[in-house]
Amino acid sequence: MPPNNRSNPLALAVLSCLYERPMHPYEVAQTLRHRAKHESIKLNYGSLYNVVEGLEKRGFIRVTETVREGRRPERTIYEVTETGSREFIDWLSALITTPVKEYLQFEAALSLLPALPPGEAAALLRERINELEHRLNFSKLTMDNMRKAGLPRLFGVENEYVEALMQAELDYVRNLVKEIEGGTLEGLEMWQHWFEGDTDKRPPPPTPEL
Amino acid sequence: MPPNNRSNPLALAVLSCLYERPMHPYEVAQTLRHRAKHESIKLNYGSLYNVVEGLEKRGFIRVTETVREGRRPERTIYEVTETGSREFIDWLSALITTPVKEYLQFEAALSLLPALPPGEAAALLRERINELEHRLNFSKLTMDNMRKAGLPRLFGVENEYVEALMQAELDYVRNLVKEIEGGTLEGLEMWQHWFEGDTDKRPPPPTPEL
DNA sequence: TGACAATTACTCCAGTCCGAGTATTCTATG
DNA sequence: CATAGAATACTCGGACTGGAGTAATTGTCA
Repeated sequence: MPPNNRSNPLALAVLSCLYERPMHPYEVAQTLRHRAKHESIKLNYGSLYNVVEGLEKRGFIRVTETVREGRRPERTIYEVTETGSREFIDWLSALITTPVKEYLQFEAALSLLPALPPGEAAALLRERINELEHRLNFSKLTMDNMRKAGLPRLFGVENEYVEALMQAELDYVRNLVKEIEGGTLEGLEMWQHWFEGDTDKRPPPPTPEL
Repeated sequence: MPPNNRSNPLALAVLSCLYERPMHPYEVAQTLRHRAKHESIKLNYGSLYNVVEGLEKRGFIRVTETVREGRRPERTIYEVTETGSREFIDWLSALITTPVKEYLQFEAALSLLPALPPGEAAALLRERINELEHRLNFSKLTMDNMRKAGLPRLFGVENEYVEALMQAELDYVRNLVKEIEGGTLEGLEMWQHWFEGDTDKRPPPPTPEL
């Protein structure tokens, strides 16, 4: 099994660069950095060279030439193949049409929330609200600057998307805090009782299902 | 460096189970499954046993006993330690207060969207809208059933959260399609021109920045 | 001009993750 | 009652990730 079966989006990003013109891996990295793609796609050197190797093994890219300038380390230049181009378009299309389940850390945390006493939980959630507000503001300022620098919105859609998600999270958390503190969250009483007698600070065993 | 420095949320889930009572790893897995936590926290056996080993090495859990029933494979039962309990609460609290940057596949895809011709992109996004609508509906039905089965909302907050994100994504994508098809997306003309002359289907080099 | 930092272009490898595989026991069905 | 399938309880190896390390070159500022 050649490595890299559409698991790491970095491979997609590499294809996207080579789809424009042949490059050596380090130049791919620079390009992605300059275009701020590394904020949407995790990029580090170990993975990069690994992914490139994988793409080569699967026939999606091939070596054009290896050159040496002065006594700099050798640079291996790659180009995309015919099948590589098709893979790029197919993969990108698939990512757009079909949502994939992502395991978010906050989702995990929420699923374990009842392990904390309700008051504590509300306090922590308030902190998150603060953080989210700051980050959203910062993100919006950054976007404004990009626009002012002449970059059309088209090239910022991924940021707009992330902002939309942040806003939704903010709304949800704000409401959750209100429901905990206002006592309107279904199951709250049970939750509170669990931490009343300090018999043993064990969290409630949420009833199984299915 | 002992493995597992708060990178894998599965370790948090393991702690949460042992925080209730001692168990063997397989029972941890069963418990998480029955409580549907595996929908919020990626769970597979390789990782599970790895993570347990890591937690033991770091002193967060310890072996209570190993028993053998009949000729079944041996079961190693673990319990959480004092420092383990503290780690659990600290880690969970940190996840709640501080958002972490997640690299979403769709975010990656959006950042490469200009590689596709605008009409194509809009069509693919429409497909996603359809998928999202179906999944949202399904999720809502599932939640309804859980509620009807007597599970209070408190134990479904992680699903409510995910639904909120899906709804936000749906709204964003709907609007994006409208802007592409209505011609109001800034940068659209450049995008269209790029694919007009079928000179060479190369995507536009998005202007670098910073 | 000399020295210190940043950049270029990788390599290396210790973790980590993942999923197929294994071997036994319970369970349901004709 | 026999047998297929699910459940129990893991093991193992290969793939993948991430980040420190390397070694030369170019910029930079006193």
